[in-house]
Amino acid sequence: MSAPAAPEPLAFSALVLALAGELVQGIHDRVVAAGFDDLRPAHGFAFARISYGGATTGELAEHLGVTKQAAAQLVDELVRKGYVERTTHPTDARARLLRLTERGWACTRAADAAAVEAVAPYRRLLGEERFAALVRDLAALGPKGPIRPAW
Amino acid sequence: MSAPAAPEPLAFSALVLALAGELVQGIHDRVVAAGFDDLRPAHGFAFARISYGGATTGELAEHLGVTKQAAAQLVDELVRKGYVERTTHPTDARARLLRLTERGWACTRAADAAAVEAVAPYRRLLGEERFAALVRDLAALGPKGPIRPAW
DNA sequence: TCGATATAGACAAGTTGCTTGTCCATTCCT
DNA sequence: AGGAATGGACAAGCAACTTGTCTATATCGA
Repeated sequence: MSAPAAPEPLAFSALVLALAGELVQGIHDRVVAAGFDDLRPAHGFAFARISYGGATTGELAEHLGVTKQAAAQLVDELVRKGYVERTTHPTDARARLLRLTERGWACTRAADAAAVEAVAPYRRLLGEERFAALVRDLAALGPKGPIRPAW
Repeated sequence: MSAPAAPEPLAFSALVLALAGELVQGIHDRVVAAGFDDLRPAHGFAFARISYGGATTGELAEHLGVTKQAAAQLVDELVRKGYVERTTHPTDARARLLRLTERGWACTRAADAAAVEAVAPYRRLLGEERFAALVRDLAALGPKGPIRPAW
């Protein structure tokens, strides 16, 4: 470390974090506006996992990076609000397979549309070409998740 | 919306969120490894604001997007742990000006170094040129904060 | 200059989303 | 078949936030 650290890395982190915050807020606001006002941003990560072929509470917990108990509480809430249902697991009598209800799917579709809208201004700002390059480079960084930001 | 929505916007959000999560984790891990193991990622946003010329509890609250009471609690904790001190405000006898202690500055320097290290792998992966372009394009999106991601 | 209103922050209590700890039913391994 | 592992429910506790209230100081208009 003879040379002083370049300022870009800090700027990069700050930019990514600020952008992530704006995206979450923008998507959430639109989902709420679409009538799903009893959800919070974190729920989206659960929907994403459950919609992906169903999941058990344990799988969901691992995906979210929380304990089984925390996931179970979250599932309770989503069941109570009508987004998720517990069905019997086809191969394991201990487990329950979580699935989205029709309302759950409707919310997922709304969230997808919200994401498209939330990103649109950035897309316009850069233009299709630079935006595509940006996505390509971000993908090249290969962020592996857990999808849930762990703070 | 005659054409189906392009898949990129969703991918873009997911990429940015996953990357943000990795960055926060990577920076936090290094800060902890540097001996500041009684802090959590969220504290960094407070340090950033206070180091920027000092701040009152109210200003900090607004910056973090939480209530004054929540900010006051956080400040209590940072004072107790020796990172922050409350001094008299030069022009307002009601307010207290928050400043970093030497330990607070040491932690800030460690966090800056941690950010440089955490970003380094991505930098290497893309190469200087593409990385610089990435930073430039992210900056062009002009994310305005609040610096604190609001979920 | 004084009185009304706004602001900085302390104090108290309640809510919530997570944690650890424990237990039972079912499954897997030998 | 029997013992260890696993999915998940139940209970209690904690930590970070919230709303509500209060005092001291500041600001502004008459």
